[in-house]
Amino acid sequence: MRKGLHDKPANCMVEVAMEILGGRWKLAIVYKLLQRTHRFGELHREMRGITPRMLTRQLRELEEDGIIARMVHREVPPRVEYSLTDTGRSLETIVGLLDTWGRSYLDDHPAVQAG
Amino acid sequence: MRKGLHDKPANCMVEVAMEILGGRWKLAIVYKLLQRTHRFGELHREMRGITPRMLTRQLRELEEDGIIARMVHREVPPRVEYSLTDTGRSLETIVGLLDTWGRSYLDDHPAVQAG
DNA sequence: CGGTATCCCTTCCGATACTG
DNA sequence: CAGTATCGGAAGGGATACCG
Repeated sequence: MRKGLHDKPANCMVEVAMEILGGRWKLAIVYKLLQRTHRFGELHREMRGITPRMLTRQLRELEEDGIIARMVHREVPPRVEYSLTDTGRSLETIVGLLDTWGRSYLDDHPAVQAG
Repeated sequence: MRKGLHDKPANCMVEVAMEILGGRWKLAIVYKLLQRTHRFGELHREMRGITPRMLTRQLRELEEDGIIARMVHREVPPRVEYSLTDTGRSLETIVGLLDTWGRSYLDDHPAVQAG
């Protein structure tokens, strides 16, 4: 478990959830892994914009927090697969609703500038 | 609308949602305002740990993003009330699920250290 | 009452290069 | 293939004091 998850006084459990799931990439990774198990390189390719360094860090934190599992296959070339734990899969409804909310938000609040 | 909401290529709408709702305080504020309209001082007192400066910044961003409404009553002493917009209220289910998820996460992953 | 101003530290996050 | 190392800017966030 990461340090710092329990040492801040939380006003509500929403803060606890956001402490674990906040940041730009965490829930996007969960979104990907809800579809299927992914290798490191697959995630890197499919999530455009993330650097290997950030992907590694986010995956490690999600692993420490018990959201994903990391499976290392000792082969040549190496193969590492990431999947969701039960705790991670329990986010399916929330991730789905957030995806829907974000889509309708963009529909209702289109970007002003065209360039 | 805040700058930067639409200029990052998003892999999924979950990223859009987190761009608006991410951070330590945003959804906690929405959680409070789901209960009822709050004045600035009420939010400040009830959300222990937040500084006036941060509370102001988070409220302004939520207002820019169309999540909350700011109502200034021209009285002495001044009174400012914050409430949710329709868009903000549309987060009710998600916030409720996140609250439940956070609670059960803490139940399943208790802090190791007692102090 | 409802904020600002100033200062400063930490964390997030990206670019680039390198490795077993 | 699956990462690490190093660097550095941007943003998040807190302490304290002050203002209309």
